[in-house]
Amino acid sequence: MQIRLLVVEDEQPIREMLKMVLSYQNMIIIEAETGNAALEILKTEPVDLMLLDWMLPDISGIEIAKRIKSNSNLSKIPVIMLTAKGEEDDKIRGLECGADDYVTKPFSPKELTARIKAVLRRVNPSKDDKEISFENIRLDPKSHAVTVSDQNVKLGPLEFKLLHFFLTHQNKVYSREQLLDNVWGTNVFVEERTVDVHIRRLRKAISVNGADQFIKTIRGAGYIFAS
Amino acid sequence: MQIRLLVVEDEQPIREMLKMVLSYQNMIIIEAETGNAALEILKTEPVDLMLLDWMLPDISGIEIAKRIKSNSNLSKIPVIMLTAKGEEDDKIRGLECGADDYVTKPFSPKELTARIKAVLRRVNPSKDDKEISFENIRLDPKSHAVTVSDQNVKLGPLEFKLLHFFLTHQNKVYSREQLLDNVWGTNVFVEERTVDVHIRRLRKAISVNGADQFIKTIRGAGYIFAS
DNA sequence: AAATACTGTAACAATTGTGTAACACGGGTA
DNA sequence: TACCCGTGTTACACAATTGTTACAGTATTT
Repeated sequence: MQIRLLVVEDEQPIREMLKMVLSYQNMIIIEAETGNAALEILKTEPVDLMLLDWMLPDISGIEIAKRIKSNSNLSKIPVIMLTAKGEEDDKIRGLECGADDYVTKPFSPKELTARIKAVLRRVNPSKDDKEISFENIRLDPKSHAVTVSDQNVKLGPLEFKLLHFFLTHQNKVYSREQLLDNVWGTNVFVEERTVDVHIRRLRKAISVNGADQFIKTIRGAGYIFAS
Repeated sequence: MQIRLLVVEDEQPIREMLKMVLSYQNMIIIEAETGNAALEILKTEPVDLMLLDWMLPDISGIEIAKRIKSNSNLSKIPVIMLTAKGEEDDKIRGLECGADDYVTKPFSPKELTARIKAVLRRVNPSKDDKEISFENIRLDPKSHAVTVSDQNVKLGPLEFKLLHFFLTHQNKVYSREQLLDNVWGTNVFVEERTVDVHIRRLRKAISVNGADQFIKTIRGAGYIFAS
């Protein structure tokens, strides 16, 4: 899944650097130069995590963090503070503003991405790895195992994700575009017809004897998983 | 249950901070300003976990960690190193002295408590020093001995930890990242591909005649230990 | 029925992931 | 010092997965 990252930083070169580093990690970067701009963005854009500079031209980073954490709507957005070297001592005192982690400049790309991922992991503890079964199909996310009529079935990563998606989203038609968004991930550029091919592969894999019973084609609309 | 925490740190403000943060988490804080003081305390007080500053006036943190880890009485006390930013590179090596994790200053309270709990969870499962056996593999954490089909097998420290982790976490896929977190320790910056190499080494070590039966690759997801 | 639009399918190409060996490096030790 | 050991990194080969395309087939419209 793509991570949407709001970077609040007034110095343009640092923003550039962050953008390069983080987009390379397949994250979506939303930029804000000032605290007010950041607060505006938060009103409209979904954000998974904030990188917040300590020193900003208008509202200080710590003030923004406080406001976010006291806004019940936003309080669950994790915040990583960027602090310059030497400001450290103040920062230790400021820890109570609710930031989830700190990174001091200069930082290595590896460290930054590691911390981002660590924070997201800490905040977002494992969600759905519960076994799902439906008719003769059983799928266990933990072990990545799929059985059809108790026969082990080998699926490629995408087929696995696709089946998982269908099992958790039954009885609703999904267009090729929606499937691309949900299974492939947003902003990947693949032909819609590619979906057909993977549907075909998945159908083949979960069919009992040449006949798949569950994935139905809705001509002109997309596909639906139903019994 | 109350956790008894020994904090070894010479700077008073940081000790204060730690005390506030950690006692808020319902932990009992025992303080030591110097390495010698810490070693004295360890002789008499029961301690569940140590927070050890890297730089101390007398004995260095790494030296203390080593002594503890080589003292059979104390070696099971987990140690978290506190390192100042910039000393990092050397510190990464510090994990090899036996520390279970390290945290760089400045750190957020959340991060610190999360790490403490993680380490305790990782170390504590009382079965931690119970012998584990599975099929033809036997592993004794106490003596660090591993046998495969009753043949002694020599494993490096990391391979040992990796095997131990797999034996205690079977039938679930772990990504390279998760394995790094759980086996190498959080926030060590190591390439993910390094995991592959160690998997390879471990596979080789526990294979009976060229064939490893248990560590399976789940393409695109990670590795799983299962029969 | 013909034309059109949409989907199924196979074959191929491109991309990506993994296994593996070789090497580099640092710490400890003889 | 030189050597050994454990670890991390990298490059390359190979294998698996995925994307694209063309064509065949089927439904829908005119």
